[in-house]
Amino acid sequence: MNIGDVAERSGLPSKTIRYYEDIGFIKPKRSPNGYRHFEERELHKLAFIGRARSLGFTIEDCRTLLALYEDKDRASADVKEIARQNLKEIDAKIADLKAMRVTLSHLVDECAGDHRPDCPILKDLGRV
Amino acid sequence: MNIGDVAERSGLPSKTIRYYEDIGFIKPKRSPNGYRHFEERELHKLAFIGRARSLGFTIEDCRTLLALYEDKDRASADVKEIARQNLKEIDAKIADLKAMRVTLSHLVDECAGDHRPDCPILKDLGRV
DNA sequence: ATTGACCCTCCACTTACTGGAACCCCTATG
DNA sequence: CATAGGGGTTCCAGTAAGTGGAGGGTCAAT
Repeated sequence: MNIGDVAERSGLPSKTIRYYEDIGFIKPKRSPNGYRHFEERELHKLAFIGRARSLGFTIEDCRTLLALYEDKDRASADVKEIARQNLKEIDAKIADLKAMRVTLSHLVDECAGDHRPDCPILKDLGRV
Repeated sequence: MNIGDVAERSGLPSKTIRYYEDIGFIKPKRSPNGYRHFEERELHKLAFIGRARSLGFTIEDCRTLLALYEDKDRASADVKEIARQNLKEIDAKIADLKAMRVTLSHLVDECAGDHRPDCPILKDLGRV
């Protein structure tokens, strides 16, 4: 596969894929003409990184997750602990988002069209 | 209040508060000695921005949300629509995080300690 | 008078890309 | 055979949203 095919199948822009090569995530072979040549294996790695990145994991997190993904000895307590930590972070993010959701939907449902200057929802939003 | 008090009460670093002044979120008065002098009002705005930023809203989103927060005519359909759009984005993020959560917790629960080379969870992780 | 905790500005660096310029390669068509 | 298009390549610059540090002023207390 050339980079364009990988871009399409992974959902990542070609630019990003080149960047991921720069920072050492993948090491595609080169065709005689200098084009990058990708195996399925690289495609899977890229798709995985793409999923993790879109969920707010940093590149460093992705390195860890990839190690988890690739480590043949993934039974180790270390690796399990890393995954558990990531789960905790996900849960915290979900909780935060739900709280924000409540606030915003109150704002939408209860404040709209109301011109009172002392709207309790607005007070809540800016509380310290 | 000086910047340090605001930092403590809002949970934002002083650096970030100065940056938020640079980009026009707040316009604190200056004391004769050149120190920034903050009102409660600024503190509330900063706390609000901090909450929104921590949930993944961009600075531009924050400008919109602040407009919502401050607009005396917030009954307008435009403003409501913006808030609804933000709600949709929050819901999408929650859904994505939940999906990632499922994947990761499978990895933790079912793959650990198992050395089979064809682990179905790992296959799932890298699917395209 | 000096110490320590604050505050100031300005500049550089960071992360994770993204855009653009300038150029090469491959295939198809007039 | 030329040339047009749609790939691909490198490299350099810029973005968002801060963060770190240098170098220096201010204030309250000892």
